[in-house]
Amino acid sequence: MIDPRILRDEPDRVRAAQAKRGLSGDSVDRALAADSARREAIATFEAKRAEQKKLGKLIPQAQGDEKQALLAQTKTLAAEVKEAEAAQTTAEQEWHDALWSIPNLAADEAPAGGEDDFTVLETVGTPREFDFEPRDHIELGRILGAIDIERGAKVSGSRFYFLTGAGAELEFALINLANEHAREHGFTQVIAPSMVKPRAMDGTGFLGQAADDVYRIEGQEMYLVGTSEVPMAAYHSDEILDAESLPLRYAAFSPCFRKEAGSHGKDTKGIIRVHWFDKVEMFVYTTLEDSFAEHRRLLEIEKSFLDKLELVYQVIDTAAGDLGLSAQRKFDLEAWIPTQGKYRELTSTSNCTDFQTRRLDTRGRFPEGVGPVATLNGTLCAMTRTIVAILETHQQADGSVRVPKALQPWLGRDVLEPLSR
RNA sequence: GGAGGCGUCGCCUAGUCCGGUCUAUGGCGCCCGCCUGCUAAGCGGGUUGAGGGUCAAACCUCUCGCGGGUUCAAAUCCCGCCGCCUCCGCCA
Repeated sequence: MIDPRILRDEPDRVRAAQAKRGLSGDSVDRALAADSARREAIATFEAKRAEQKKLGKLIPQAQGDEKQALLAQTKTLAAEVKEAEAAQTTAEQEWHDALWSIPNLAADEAPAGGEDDFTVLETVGTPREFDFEPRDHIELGRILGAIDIERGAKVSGSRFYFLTGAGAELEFALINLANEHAREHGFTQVIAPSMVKPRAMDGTGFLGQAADDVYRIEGQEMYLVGTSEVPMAAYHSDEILDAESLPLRYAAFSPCFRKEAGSHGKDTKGIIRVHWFDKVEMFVYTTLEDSFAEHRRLLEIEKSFLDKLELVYQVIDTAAGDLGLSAQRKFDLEAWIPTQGKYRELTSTSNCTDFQTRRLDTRGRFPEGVGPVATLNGTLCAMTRTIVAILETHQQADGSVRVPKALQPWLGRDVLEPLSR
């Protein structure tokens, strides 16, 4: 949720931010109207309530007729209080709904427009020239005995897979490398639950327009998370964090589940887009002022991780319309996928400023008082896509795959050999 | 899953049986001031958070795990839920 004071004091700024995302200002108008209605309702209720309390104090000492008169008087007042309270509850709910539907204010620096209006900030490395016909990750996964898509489909359906042999080893090695990388940068390792209550899901902004992509547990008020951003944002909900404890940097491992409802026909073949994958996610709590520098820091950590994997990638500055509900700015790292001849998203880092913490009631205790804190998230390593990039990028003519140096200690070898047929 | 116990403003705690003067007690910690060679002790004051209000204050409302209910009135009575603890059952 955006800062209500900004909405009240600078509605035009909010409208402009909406426009930048390609949204109308209707929700802004609705929220403003709801705010004044809410305040009116509060004033009415509080006045009635104060009156009732004052009368109520007189009752214990009163005697006889006087007492009866007071009781009668306060009884009608009680009905009015109840009515005013109901009106207030309704008004606050409307205000809440309107406010929560407004996305975070996009950063001034974020490009305007939609999905295709991103800016490429930087390209690292040059796509490799192959002197043989490169195999795609499906083929490589098969000949290495690393990825079993057929049986994934048999057992669980489309967009599922088994990682076997070298594939499973590769994931474990990546987890270890990612955790080591996180440790080097001062992150606390976390293993987070991947099932959460509605509060966590809604608080992180995943029950709004993105709700179609979320798995709900039948018969229970629980959801499967699409990222450990969700449990980690809710981790400190209802807490006031000591300023000295900031920044809090976590690297959380969890499985991630996505319905991929809106992407029929896209990436149907391999493991680029799947219903489940494992991920190590960075999640940071810090001050609003420090969040911008922290965002750059997360980006650098992501870049150096892909450097360790010896991948070719570009850094993009996501356009406002593609930020999602919570982010103020988002950088994606897209790795070059040889057989697709294009860059595909591997990691992503967002600055959510105080948008999530306001929803989840996480604040900081500062010398000047209690105030908002910011959250940021960034992918360290999403297993499946990283495996795709590694296999395709480092493949050799005979179908073997060279293991990047940084991964070798964790994998115990420098090349993945095809299974003998 | 079953039985029982517990949940009070940072921590501990009084209050709950028997509703009103609870505007929530006391201690610890912390902050400010006084006293003081310094420190400690002592003395005085302050110390949940949110919302409304105000130039700022004063002030008002809500907040005793959460949500309902009863009542003129709820920390206190009733119902539901959540969490923690103990015991039992079951399992990894």
